[in-house]
Amino acid sequence: MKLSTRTRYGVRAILELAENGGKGPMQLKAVARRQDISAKYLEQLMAVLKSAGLVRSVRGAKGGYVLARPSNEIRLSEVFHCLEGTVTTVECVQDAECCQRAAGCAARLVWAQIHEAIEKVLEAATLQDLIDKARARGAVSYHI
Amino acid sequence: MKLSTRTRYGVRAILELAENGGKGPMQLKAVARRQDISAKYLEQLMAVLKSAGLVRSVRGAKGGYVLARPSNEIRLSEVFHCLEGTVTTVECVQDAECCQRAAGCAARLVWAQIHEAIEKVLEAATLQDLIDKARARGAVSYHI
DNA sequence: TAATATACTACCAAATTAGTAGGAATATTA
DNA sequence: TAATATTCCTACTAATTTGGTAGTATATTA
Repeated sequence: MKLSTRTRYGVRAILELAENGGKGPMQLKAVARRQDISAKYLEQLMAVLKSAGLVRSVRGAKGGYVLARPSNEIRLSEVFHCLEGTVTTVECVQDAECCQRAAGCAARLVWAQIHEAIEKVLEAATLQDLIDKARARGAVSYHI
Repeated sequence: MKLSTRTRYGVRAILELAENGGKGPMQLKAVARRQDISAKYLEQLMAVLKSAGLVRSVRGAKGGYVLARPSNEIRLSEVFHCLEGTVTTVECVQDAECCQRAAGCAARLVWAQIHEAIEKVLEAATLQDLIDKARARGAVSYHI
């Protein structure tokens, strides 16, 4: 049960934007360089973050990407969801209809518990929280 | 972040054995039929469960598989681990060495929290717990 | 208009996951 | 001991997902 690089890269990228906050749009290329991610691949991830309304883009010269909202108003759960898709580990957790026996299924209870536990953790942290914690530790932050 | 069918099938299969408890070895073919899993594929999963010491096999006519221990002594965490591999969502959670900045990484804290939350849920349930809950609900049980 | 960025669409390659095939080994039954 | 039932083992294949590339269109600035 591994997290895709898609999500890992995406989180790193948006945290980079969060750190850059206020300094105007940050170019994709710069994010890619600092995070050591293929620029072309990151382009796709940015598109996802954009269509999810988490970042805004500025086209043309001096363009780039900025957070669509302050970093303390973006929860990790949002970032996670739009990149990784649902947290769902098993389909029936969200959609009981997909299995006739779902209603009384014990295993499903476990998957549901796991689901909730993950959501809870993701819901609890904003981008700013992460940056603060990282700074408090004197770290280069957000690296995954 | 989806659970592999490998894990889902494996859990269903071992729960089938748990339900069958005491009635002697249950044939792979029977498990496959009842759970609607390809027998040939299940064969591989059983091999995994066997090498993990969770089930025992009996060869030859009237052979089959049985739980290696009572169903109330097998935790879902064990089943999960041997099938899905580690719960780890991101490498650095287990192996801080894999990333120079891991020590002070805020994102890593989140991944670690998720990791722990999942383990906790898996650790809390034994196979028998699941069967009991399912029976209490009057369900066909364990179906995923 | 030239230079600099993102936007969009399509494609490709590697890795992983899911599933198949066939026969060898072993135990039971008769 | 012969026939049969069953697990065991190895290899192969197919489908899906993931990660990454290429090229062109479009918008902005200077």
